[in-house]
Amino acid sequence: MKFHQMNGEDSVYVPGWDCHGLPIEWKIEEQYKKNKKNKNEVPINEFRKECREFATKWIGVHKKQFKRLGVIGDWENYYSTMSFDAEAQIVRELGKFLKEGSLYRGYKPVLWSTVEKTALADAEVEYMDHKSDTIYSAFKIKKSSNEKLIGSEVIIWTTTPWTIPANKALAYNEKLNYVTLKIEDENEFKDRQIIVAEDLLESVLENCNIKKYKKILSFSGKDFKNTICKHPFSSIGFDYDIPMLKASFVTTEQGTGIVHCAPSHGPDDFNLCLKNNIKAQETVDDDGKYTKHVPLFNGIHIFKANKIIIEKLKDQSNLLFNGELIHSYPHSWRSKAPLVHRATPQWFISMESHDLRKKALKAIDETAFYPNKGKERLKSMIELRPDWCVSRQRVWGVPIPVFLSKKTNAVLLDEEVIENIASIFEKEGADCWFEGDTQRFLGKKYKSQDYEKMTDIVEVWFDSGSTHSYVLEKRKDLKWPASMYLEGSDQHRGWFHSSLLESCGTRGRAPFDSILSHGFVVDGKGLKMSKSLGNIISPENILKKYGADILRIWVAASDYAEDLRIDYSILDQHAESYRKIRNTFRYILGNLNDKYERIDFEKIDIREMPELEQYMLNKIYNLNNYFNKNFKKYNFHSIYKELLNFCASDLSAFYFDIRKDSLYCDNLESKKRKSAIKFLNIILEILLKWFAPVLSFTTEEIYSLLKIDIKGSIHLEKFPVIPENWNNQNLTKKWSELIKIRDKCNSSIEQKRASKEIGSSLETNLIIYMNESLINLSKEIDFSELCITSDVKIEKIKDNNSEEIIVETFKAKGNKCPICWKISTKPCNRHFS
RNA sequence: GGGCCGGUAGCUCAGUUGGUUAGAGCACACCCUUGAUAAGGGUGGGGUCGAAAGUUCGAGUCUUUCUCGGCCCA
Repeated sequence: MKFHQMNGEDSVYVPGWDCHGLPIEWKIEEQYKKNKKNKNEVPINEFRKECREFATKWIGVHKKQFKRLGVIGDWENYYSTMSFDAEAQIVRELGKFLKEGSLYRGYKPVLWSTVEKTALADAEVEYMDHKSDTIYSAFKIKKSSNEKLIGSEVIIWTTTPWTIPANKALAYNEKLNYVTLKIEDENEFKDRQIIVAEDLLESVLENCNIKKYKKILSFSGKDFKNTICKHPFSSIGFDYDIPMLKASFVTTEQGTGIVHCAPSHGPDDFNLCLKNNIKAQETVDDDGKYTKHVPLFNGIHIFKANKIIIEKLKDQSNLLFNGELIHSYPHSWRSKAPLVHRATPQWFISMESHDLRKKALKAIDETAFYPNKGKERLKSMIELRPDWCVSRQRVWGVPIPVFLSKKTNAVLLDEEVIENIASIFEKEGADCWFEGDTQRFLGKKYKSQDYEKMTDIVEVWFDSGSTHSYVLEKRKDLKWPASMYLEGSDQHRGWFHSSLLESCGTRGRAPFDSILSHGFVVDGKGLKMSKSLGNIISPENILKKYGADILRIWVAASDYAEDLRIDYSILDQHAESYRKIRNTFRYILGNLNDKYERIDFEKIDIREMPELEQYMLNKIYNLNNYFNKNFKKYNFHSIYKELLNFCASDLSAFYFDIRKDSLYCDNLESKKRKSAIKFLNIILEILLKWFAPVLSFTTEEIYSLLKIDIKGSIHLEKFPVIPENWNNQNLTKKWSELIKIRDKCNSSIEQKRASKEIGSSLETNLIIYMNESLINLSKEIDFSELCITSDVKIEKIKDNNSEEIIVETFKAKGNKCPICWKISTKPCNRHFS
């Protein structure tokens, strides 16, 4: 923001908060549990009120923290997804999808938490190890176009025995080969013929402890065509056909090569069955108990059902083997409870019906990404994602503003109703949806007794995906689309993603021109921060120990395209760099002695200045180009590094060191000294502006010290415009040679110093032997000034010498001038002549 | 398990289309200075580029495998 603002743009940052959603809801529920309060007995709007208060409290805390970090934004007029106008606008946005017909009511297995009694968003799922019961179960073939198969038993393997009562089909892969075995071990399966995939035979034999068997038949998966099995519980209430269906998702990674399908409990299963006209039913209710659609098990909780199912399979002689397996399994991020797939009525936004996927992919192509790799990341997600499930069975959120006809179960499609709901929300907030008269939402056209009001809320990603509609479009100081959306790289699945889909669905293009994503903060070793590792470092502590500008330097110096490492040793190093920069300013301020003068760069006659100053102005010109080039690419760490180098090498170790002599010892009216002062004025202004976006506090303090308060804040100033006539690449070439000579001199002086013959470089006289071209280059150059010695003589190097430059250092003889400290046998020509 | 990305001196980062002894600043060591002093200057020692294999006359730079780490997904 500050870079753009100083670049002459009107750069506005409106902070905002996502307020709805499960995390807050869960916090309130936790409080209830502590106070032994039952959530179900609390009126819904009382609960929502508490959520709102909780969110409001934290907005205040966050605001304070961000301000302390030096983040400039419109903190008084922030947006929040729970403001009434946002809630109203979200309803309008949903209405657009509803009207278009791409928002539809589907019946699909979704990841469901039986603890929280809700479907979970992708972002709400964590994968953790879980111990599951595993079973190998037999499905006897009763019909088949391949007669050889009839009577054999297909073996399936599953880690969710509780889904067996919901089984409706079996899936096989046409590309696999299968075998029929006759078991000869002395057990229940003796003389029975089982079928498994050939590639998995070994593992099945081993896992199921099958010792003696005879291979009867080997056949292609294609031979399963038109095969019907019996359910393993067919004699106890499950007497229906189980067709075998071909599916490409069947692999030989695990199991038997035949997969048991419960369309209500798996997305693959659901899709396969749907294609074959087998409908999913509600087999498990919100709490995780079997419904009346499941004979024998009605009312039993699925997490308690495995044992019973295994027993029943044994009773029915259809259990080949059972065991346990620890594997990665989805869990709720909040309750950590294992999740299940469960078919429920949900609201979806179709990716295909109105070409949302196509539109979104096109929009991605038209968006600039910093770093560029974000483009592919977002693209591959959009290419593969399923329809967007936007409904949640929770209470803290914006209601899905839909009525269903009680007679026909059809969705009420009327723009007037949507707008009516929205305008009511705008005045009262969305709470009113849950209480009082329903008729007021329907208006006069429809009767409330004819319609059922939906109580689902819209998932929070839709809230945040709609921010562009109630922030960008509603504020006069903003434009639509935004110049940039900036967030962490996880938001390719989150805010970038939902904003893209929402906006493409409603407006046909992305709500942003560019996306900047940054990596995550990790510890000094590159590991993520976690309580268990104890490697967490809080911004509060950093601020206390170092102040905000050090933290800002850390950000600026890190390559945000990757992970950002932080620990106290890294911060210590940046703090050291900061002191270098600060000291650079101190040198300038000290020498200017409170007489800062703003110089009009365009009016400087640079030929009036000594060549050293001309060379430094040329350095500034080059660095300014580098600055602008990298700022446009958002390469902040490159800029910071170059600025730091400039302060350390070009200013401190070079220019400042050399010009100390003139500043301390030359007459106030001397041309050289005046040029130096002029240069210090110039470089002060430029450095302040270059550093302002990063060192926000330090530069602001210096700016106010200068008492030039033209704009009131350094952050309202513009970046310096460097005149073209500062560009002098010949000087760059020439001075790089001169600096080489200076380096040689320093090496030579260092040798005398090491041997304790001299201390300060002013105690030396030098003879520099150089070839003719270097001598020509050095005309007009005073090396005693550049090398800070008392005297320098230039001699021509012998032609047969292989070296270009040879320097001899001698201890200077004579008396030290008490003013300039130069040593000479004659009186000082500046101070005593 | 899959997708994407990354691993260059103690730290933060450069290393253009593969080409001479891999760079910078900071840190570190030693020395100097005491008129930038809770400062300043000089010199110098540190990497074989996560590991291995391969392509090539030649690889930090291309390929493969492995490993470690991050985000996302299953």
